[in-house]
Amino acid sequence: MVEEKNICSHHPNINGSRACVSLVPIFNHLTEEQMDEVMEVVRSVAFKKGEIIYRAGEAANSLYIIHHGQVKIYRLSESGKEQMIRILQPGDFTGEFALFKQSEHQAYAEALIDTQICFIRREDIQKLLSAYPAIALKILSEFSDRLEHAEKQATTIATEKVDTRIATFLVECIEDVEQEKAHIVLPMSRKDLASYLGTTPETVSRKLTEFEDAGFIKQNGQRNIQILDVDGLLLV
Amino acid sequence: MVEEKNICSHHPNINGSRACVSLVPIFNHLTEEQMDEVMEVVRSVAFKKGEIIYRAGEAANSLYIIHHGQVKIYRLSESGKEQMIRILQPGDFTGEFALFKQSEHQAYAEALIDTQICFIRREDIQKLLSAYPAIALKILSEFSDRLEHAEKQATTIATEKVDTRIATFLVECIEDVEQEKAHIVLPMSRKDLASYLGTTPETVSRKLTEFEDAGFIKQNGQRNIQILDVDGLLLV
DNA sequence: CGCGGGGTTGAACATTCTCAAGAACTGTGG
DNA sequence: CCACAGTTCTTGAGAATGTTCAACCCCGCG
Repeated sequence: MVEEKNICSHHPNINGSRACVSLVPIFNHLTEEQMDEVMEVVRSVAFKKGEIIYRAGEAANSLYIIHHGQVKIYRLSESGKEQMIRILQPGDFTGEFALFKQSEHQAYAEALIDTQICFIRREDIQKLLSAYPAIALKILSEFSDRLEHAEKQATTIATEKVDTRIATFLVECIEDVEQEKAHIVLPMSRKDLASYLGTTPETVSRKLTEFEDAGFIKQNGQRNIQILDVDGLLLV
Repeated sequence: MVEEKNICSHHPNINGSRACVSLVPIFNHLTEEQMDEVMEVVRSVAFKKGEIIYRAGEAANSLYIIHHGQVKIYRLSESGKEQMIRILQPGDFTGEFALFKQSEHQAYAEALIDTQICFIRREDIQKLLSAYPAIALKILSEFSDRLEHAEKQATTIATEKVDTRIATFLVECIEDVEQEKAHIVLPMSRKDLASYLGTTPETVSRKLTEFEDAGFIKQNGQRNIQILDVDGLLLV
């Protein structure tokens, strides 16, 4: 874990703006001068694959923004079982609980691959938020999406059977890929996928085989899947 | 559903402030003049028990704040099963998705009892948010709590068995009640409780009976429960 | 060529759901 | 204040669904 100062400002301009790619989603509406102010308080840290970025129970006092790499956020239930919450891609952020109250992390963040993260301490982000309401609006919007996602996830796990959950997940993976011969790459291992969907790796495995036998999908290797029949999947 | 203008401003002052009780959580830090501005854009509507306040799929264009009464927010899964998301008490708000983007409601809101609701249209709330960053911070803080709750809920349903979910729920109901002879009143019917916890009314019933047989609780009528052994419950 | 980590498969088992019937509660009207 | 009607809740038994645990497989890698 190597700390550098202001890594983002080392980057070449992008589209004539000083904003580095990873900060765009939150700050891309700011003027240059405002951006300078942001850059003043941004620090950067590198994590190797497998390193833990923060743990549940630790004091939360920064906003983290993924610069490049991939980070998995997961929770541990009372009984010690792990549940994947989401995977952060470059530009995504986490640590939001730190923003408003002295508090502890509720989840774990782990680098899935070598990852570089920009972070901003609470005091600094709070100043920015007060000074530039537009940033708060951006974060509110992001929160709103995430809340929507979390509630939907809870509903899905609570009310749908495993077949449906897995099928729906596959279909959601297609997204912007062309409808025909949709080829998806699972973003995580069976274990993580299972915990994300509230089931076990064995069950995921079995259901995928069932889908393949039914002609809905074709598995190639561990993470590659061809979706042959979207409608079939959705009717499961 | 009867609409009145500015019901809140009709109310007598409370603690020397003009804020009506229901608006306090979001606006209680505002000055009188700012409060006046808020009052300008607040409308109020009454709903009778059982009436639907909004449905999933309808355009979302207001922030709703419960003035008095009780509102249940629930979702319908693809397969048509209902899941309780939460129950709103006076001072709670909903409709947050409306705040940042033209969008549709993702859930249903239904008055559990006769209920009065204040609402603020998107255009108005957006002006307020830009003008007074502190309001955005309040809402962000609320969002952050709700997100935390939703993710925790998803994890609980995904990883814990029904016994544990119910036991934990009971214990959470105690909260500010004194430890000794904790007497809780369930906030909802078996059916809603079941859907909240991702199970069925029958199972809830059975598990409660089991807890009673084990001496952890004592049921009185349908909604009253005495918690006799918190530790016992938590070990389930 | 053997090692190791994920992934898959199988069989027994546990949990929870479903459906159906009966009991208890709540609120209403007499 | 009681009785009735309509809900809601409870209980039972069988069936479905998933989990567990153990063995095995596949494949990349030293």
